[in-house]
Amino acid sequence: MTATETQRGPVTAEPTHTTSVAASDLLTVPFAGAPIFTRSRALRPTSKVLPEHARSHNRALVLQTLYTAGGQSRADVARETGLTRVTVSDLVAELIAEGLVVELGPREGVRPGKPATIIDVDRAAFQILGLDLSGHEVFHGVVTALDGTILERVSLERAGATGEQAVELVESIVERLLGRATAPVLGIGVGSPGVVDPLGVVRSAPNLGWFDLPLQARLAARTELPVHVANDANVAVLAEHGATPLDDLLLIKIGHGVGAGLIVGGRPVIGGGFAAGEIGHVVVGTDGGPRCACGKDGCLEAWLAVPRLTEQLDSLAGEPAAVQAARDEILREAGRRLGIVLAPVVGALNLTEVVLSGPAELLDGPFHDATVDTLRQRTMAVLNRDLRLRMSEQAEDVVLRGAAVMVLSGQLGVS
Amino acid sequence: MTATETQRGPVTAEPTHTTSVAASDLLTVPFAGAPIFTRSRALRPTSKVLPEHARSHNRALVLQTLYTAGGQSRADVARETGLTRVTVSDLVAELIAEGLVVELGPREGVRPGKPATIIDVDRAAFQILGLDLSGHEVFHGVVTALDGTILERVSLERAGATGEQAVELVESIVERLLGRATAPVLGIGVGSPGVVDPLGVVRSAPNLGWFDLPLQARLAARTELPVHVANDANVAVLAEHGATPLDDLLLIKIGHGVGAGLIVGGRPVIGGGFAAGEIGHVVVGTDGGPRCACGKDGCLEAWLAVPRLTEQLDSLAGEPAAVQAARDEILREAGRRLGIVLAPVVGALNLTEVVLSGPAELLDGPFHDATVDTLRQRTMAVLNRDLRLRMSEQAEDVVLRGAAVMVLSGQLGVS
DNA sequence: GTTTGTTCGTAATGTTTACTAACAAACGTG
DNA sequence: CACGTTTGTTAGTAAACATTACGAACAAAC
Repeated sequence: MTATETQRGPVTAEPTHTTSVAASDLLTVPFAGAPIFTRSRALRPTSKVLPEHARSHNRALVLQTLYTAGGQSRADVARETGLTRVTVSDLVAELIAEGLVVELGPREGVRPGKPATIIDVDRAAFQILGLDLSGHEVFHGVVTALDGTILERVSLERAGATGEQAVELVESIVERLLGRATAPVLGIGVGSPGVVDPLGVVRSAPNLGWFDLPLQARLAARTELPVHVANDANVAVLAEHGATPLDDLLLIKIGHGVGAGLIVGGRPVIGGGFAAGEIGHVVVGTDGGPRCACGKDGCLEAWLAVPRLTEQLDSLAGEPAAVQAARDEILREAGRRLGIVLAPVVGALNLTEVVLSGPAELLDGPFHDATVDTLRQRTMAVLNRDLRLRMSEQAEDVVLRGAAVMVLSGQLGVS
Repeated sequence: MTATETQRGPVTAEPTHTTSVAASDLLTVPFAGAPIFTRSRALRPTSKVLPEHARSHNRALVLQTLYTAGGQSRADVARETGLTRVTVSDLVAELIAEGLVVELGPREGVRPGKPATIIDVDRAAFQILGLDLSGHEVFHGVVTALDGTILERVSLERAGATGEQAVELVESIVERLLGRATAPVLGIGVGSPGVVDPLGVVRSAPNLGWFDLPLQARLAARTELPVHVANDANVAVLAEHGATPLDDLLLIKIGHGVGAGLIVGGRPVIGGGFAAGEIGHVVVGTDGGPRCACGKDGCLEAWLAVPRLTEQLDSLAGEPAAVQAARDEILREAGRRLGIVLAPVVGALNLTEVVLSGPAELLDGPFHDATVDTLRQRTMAVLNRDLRLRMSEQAEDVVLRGAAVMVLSGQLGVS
């Protein structure tokens, strides 16, 4: 872990905040003259907070404000964040010194008062590497700008590589991407299949023959850059969260396998065994189903993984209209199955937004509609009136973009 | 909202922290000489943090430390929290001034050095009111000490009261509890059926005829005390979380209806429509099932609400051994149904601990075993090796104790 | 009995942080 | 041109925690 050697000061968890709704749920009582401390419904503080942590938080807040609505003045930022102009100026000076923020000159247009100096995140100051290892045939990598714009692409055929060979493939992609980067690299984000723990150790990715592989540490040692590794679906949901910053979001990623990424209360869900989202081998319904590679009957993956769907569709023949009808029914049935599995999750978490990621030609028609219908039929109507199920807007690049978001969030506290 | 008028200073959300595992997932990079801010995987800072917020947090940390492992010296607390002895002394002085902490004299036993002064949370300094409105026949209320010990009980027959009448019943319980309290009351916690928003407005509780009822505000206005209202199952899970402080916890509350309370990543799940845990009307399986009051077939509640189970069991007659066998099969079938619904939730969240709350005579035998078996059969074996399903240890008092925890957590940041 | 080393709690001081107050600069308006 | 407005900065203040230092109290060893 070379990268960790370079850390400054004690490494402590950073504070986060609850939503504004929860925040308003606060009462203070001057009981018996004793002002009693009040806080939101967050449980058990677990570590101390120093002034410098507070500053870090406020710094990230300023950066976030500029990131989401760039091209503002310091005074604008002050109004939006609630910090004073003085404090904002101070934080911005620090950000400018680090090259993350730039002054863009005076504001256009005519207004009374001293003209404002527009500042913005320098989206060209740093670049990010994003890797997607979830492809069965190909590993993808990109160089992005700070705003997630994809600048360069590198894809390498996996050619069945597993174990150490697959790691070397990853390292090779990283090397090539680094070669193509035209600005300092902020960090490397990797979306890997399988179970990945918070330290970036791939606990288990059978397809790649990886078990307890310290991928994060290896890449960090080799590049001396910050590296973040997480499960591909968990990474993908970050990309969608970046687009629609809701508090709760479920992304279903359908490809060679089926996985999910989940954000609850504005925070990614990891899972007790770091395997949150691994729903591919949950059994669907009570009427059997296709035999799965894992040995069980009726696993979600056995129902609707892409190979299974295409196989079914390819076997169709005959009258075009009849083929079309059969095709629709196959997809509808798969969509229903997804709805059956999701219903308890949507109900238990009271989710409002579910995103589908995968081949649009398979998912964006009868499949999608059947999933929605099934979800509505199987959950409480009143509660899920405003449930939305939509296709991912990022198409093939969800994981890549999510990997960039992961780095952005991890390094700068911004997304 | 009389209570809110008395609040001191700006009310802002308090910082919380991620787990120690996630905290270690931090890297800092002195890239190009620029120390880049680093934080955990929490997204989007939403509000500023002032020094006083940091102090509040640390104050709660000290209190929490004393609460969970009381009878320590200031130096002990300093070591455990990472704060210095000086800071701890300062915070403790504040807590002592407010009556929350007391000195208990010098430590027993022989050790070198100056003998420590033992301090502890004064568990008798304040009391808490807890209310459970989830009973179909009876509303329960208790007075508890700060540690959750139940000191007094008040129960009133509901006698079918709904709407305003039911509210008056609640107010009556509160009045009586206040009369029996023998110490200043820290606050009032209420577990209500139905959908409750974070401001304590009961959005919808059909059984009680409550719709958009601002219960929290009404009780706060009447008592001038801090009041916290939440869904009964969501409250109940707090009680269990108090007992086993895991990061993820699911509680299934089976009574007249079926509901769930969920803690993910150490924080209670609210849900986009404030209806998290409302799984009673999720359809189970794909083979129909009993007709539910809501009109659907095979709702979870139709399968395993207590009235439905007892009705089935009561109808049994004949040979004792045969009755016993039939009884076991009925319970097993119900348990299986619960397992079917929970499997996707357990899988998606990678839960390690699920708690059953309800009549032990129904749930603690074949029902429990069938649920576990079904869960294991329907989820990925490897991932859920260490899944535990256990009965609640709090029996009838889960909601009441949880209500107390809610107040404790909301007012003092402790649980 | 004395010395030594340890531990506890407190004082005093310094650093960091963000706030308030005040102000100069730059601009439109009457 | 005087005046009000807005911006960004400077100066000073208050809060919070760390560091350093110290007296008090005790155990253990001599």
